[in-house]
Amino acid sequence: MTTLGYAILGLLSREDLSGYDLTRRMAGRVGYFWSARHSQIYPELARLEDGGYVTHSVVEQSERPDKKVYKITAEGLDDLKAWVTQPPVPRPIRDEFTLKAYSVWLADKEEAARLYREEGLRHEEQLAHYEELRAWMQGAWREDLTSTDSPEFATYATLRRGIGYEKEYAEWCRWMADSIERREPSEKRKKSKSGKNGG
Amino acid sequence: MTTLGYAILGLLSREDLSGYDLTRRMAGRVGYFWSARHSQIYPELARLEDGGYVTHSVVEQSERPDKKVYKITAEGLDDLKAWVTQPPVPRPIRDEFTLKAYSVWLADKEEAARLYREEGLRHEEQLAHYEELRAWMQGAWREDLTSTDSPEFATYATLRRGIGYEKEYAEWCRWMADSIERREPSEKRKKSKSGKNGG
DNA sequence: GGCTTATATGTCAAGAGTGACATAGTAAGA
DNA sequence: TCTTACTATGTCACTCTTGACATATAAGCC
Repeated sequence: MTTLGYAILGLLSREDLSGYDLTRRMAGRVGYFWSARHSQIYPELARLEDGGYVTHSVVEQSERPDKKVYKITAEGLDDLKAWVTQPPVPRPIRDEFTLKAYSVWLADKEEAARLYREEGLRHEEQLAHYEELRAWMQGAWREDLTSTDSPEFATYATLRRGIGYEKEYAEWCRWMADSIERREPSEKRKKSKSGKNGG
Repeated sequence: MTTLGYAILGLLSREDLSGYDLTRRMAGRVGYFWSARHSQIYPELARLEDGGYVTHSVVEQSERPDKKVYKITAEGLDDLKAWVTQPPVPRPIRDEFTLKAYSVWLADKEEAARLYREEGLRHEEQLAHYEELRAWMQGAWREDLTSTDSPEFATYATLRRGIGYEKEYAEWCRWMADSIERREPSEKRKKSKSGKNGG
């Protein structure tokens, strides 16, 4: 079973979906940390059905083309449950943007500063979007978020990770741009003061 | 030109290296955010040489097998410089561990808590290692780090990103484990108090 | 009727990356 | 002498992922 397979099962464990619906959810990042295109999803659904992890039924629609709606099986759910607590084989992180920083000493300063400012803005925008989502979730899912065995909690948990990720990335971009422009790194929501880590 | 090609050029812009040396550096994460195996590196070196980005000379060794030492060309360096400030096409983040969190509501609580505790420890260990490196760099490269056009600054910059990344990841794991064990998330190096972001 | 857009499902070629296989020189130790 | 380990360079089959190609229904609009 592939990781993509589990991403799909993760969605189907919450609701029955067609390949098209799955594609839209996977475009918007499943749990914000996986994605796939329809060209990968349709063949994977066939493999999942072949393996007995899902079944499908054709739903005839009058105002749209007919569709295949997929449902997770008991075996699929068991497999998914087992996978969730299995420690993943560590895969290397690949981040082209950070890799560029490794050669930033060769770059034109003005261009480099602009690059980091812009990338920082992109992450701040993503962060702002996530924060909005979080505010909405905390309002709409108040009770659900008190227990960790609700799908709402799980969605919220991955969103938290997204928020932390974007925040950290945006801060680093700001620090890079400030450094390149030879300013003191901007003081924004930072504690510092101690000095143990050698400012 | 592939991203791997630029990763290799980034290393060769600092020093001449053999495929074997490159492999060892790529195993330890180039700039901490890219990696490759020798089976990918050797063919890529051939392509780079074919494209005129690098040249090689055979160095005969008496106490070891002979080796090919690669050197970046002027064209290679120009290409690398241009690439550094080019905004990368955004590629989706894929993180299997975070994806698992999306289905954590299905999991056995005890197993899940252990998973997040252990993964958190792994990131804390990596963080501790990075912090040691940072301390060493700040001692050994004092002057070099004052200007952003030194390779030392660039190395330090990617390390900073690694530190931020691991810190954030470890914190999220801790929050997950605490939530699953139904404790109040542990208070550790956190500011809070404001409340604007809706604690 | 023709155009665009959204829904809906598929295939295929090509590239990136991995793990396994393959070969060989040299040093050190049993 | 044999084995092990490190250095050193390569190939190959396979998987994952993408972008392009392909087809079809249906609604809305001009």
